[in-house]
Amino acid sequence: MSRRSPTVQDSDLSARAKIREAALGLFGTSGFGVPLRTVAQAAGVSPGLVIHHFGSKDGLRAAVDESVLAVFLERFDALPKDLPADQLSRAMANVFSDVLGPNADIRQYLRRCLLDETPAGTTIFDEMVEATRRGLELLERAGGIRADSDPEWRPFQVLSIVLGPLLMEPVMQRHIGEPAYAPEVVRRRTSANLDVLSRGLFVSSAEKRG
Amino acid sequence: MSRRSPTVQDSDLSARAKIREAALGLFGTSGFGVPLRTVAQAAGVSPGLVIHHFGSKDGLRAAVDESVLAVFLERFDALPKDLPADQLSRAMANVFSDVLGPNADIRQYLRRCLLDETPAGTTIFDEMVEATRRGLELLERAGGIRADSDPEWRPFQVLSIVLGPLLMEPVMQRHIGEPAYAPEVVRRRTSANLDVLSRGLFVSSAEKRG
DNA sequence: TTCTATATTGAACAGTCATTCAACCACCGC
DNA sequence: GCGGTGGTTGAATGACTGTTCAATATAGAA
Repeated sequence: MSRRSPTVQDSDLSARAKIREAALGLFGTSGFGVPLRTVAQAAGVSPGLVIHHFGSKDGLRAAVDESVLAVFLERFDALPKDLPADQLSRAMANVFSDVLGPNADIRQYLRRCLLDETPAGTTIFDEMVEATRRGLELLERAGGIRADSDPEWRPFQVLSIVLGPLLMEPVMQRHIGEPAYAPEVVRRRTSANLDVLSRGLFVSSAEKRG
Repeated sequence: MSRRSPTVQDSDLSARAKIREAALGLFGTSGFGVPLRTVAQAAGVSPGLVIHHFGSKDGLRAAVDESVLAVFLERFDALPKDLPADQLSRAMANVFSDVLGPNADIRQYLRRCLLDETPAGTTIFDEMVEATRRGLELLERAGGIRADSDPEWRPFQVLSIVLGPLLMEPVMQRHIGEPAYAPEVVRRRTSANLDVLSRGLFVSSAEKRG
């Protein structure tokens, strides 16, 4: 029952991890303003222990940031380097749905990273932009993308459609009857998104006039 | 030099408005955690006056919320009720670009509304969803939308593409050289977005095989 | 066992916060 | 002039915050 595998950090076993996960949830739902005492209570430890393990409240935030970042980098690095273009984009989409889908805390924390602009938060989103751009370039070379599409905005358009539900989850929740990240809801939405990205939404003027 | 026009609220003339606008900017950039003293100083008044005018810090937040909400509702209500479908969707898009484009404070404040879920904030986004849904239905009846598109996700897909740059503005800023909401940048992006919504991004499989 | 290092506690401290309040000022009707 | 009403101030207050620290518990090494 000792340590099992040094997945993320060494000596990240019990209390330290409990504090970090409690902070992930509370920072996500209530923002960085939550009292350290509240985090400590949620983790079942004393306030002093939080400082002992993370040095300061900012240190705790940095640790939470890095743990979230690590989840994504780990998954990105695990992707096979030589996938054909269409499989690569699908594999990357799977990383997001696998990580985000079952983990509401990470979704909410990421949403907050958009505002607070901590180093790890910016890294996560910058990686997303660059990964999307690279994926689209691969796809373009394979002939999978319209030649007259705008390379400047393409990555952001794809990211907007993929990340939109993440950022607007509370809004979406109020308008659809079911949890926005329930597995089969994600499946339906992903399918609809792929459809829009493939064929558009509006009837093109050429089609209309012809 | 007395009151000019009762645009938003009565008796909303000088100090009260200055405090409200200072709070809009500071809450947007630094979050609701900014000290009341800082807001007062930015508005050039004493801390006590803020309480005198708004009752409490939460009262100030509510006032800011309502003022932002009012800007949008005012513009939505001003839209002609009997526009043809394609002009309606364009008119609504113009409301966003007109209000959001020149006003960085409102953009940042809206971004924060997405998280903090204040009443007015949820109203703004709910109105956006419903307005988009109505616009799409009108457009569909006019034959402007692909019949096989998914009515459940359509409004969110459009909103994601339109609002994505708003929510990801800091991310976008780091990847394109220029301000994400400079007028001609908005023009280019809007054009690219319309293109994606009209024709899609990927080469459809039918087109690929045929 | 004893020693040592680490984990853990909770009371105490110093700072900051929103809020209160008594006073002051400016203007307007009389 | 005079009274008063409302805008405005800034010091005082009490609650809450992150952090410190001396004390205690725990566990492994010698």
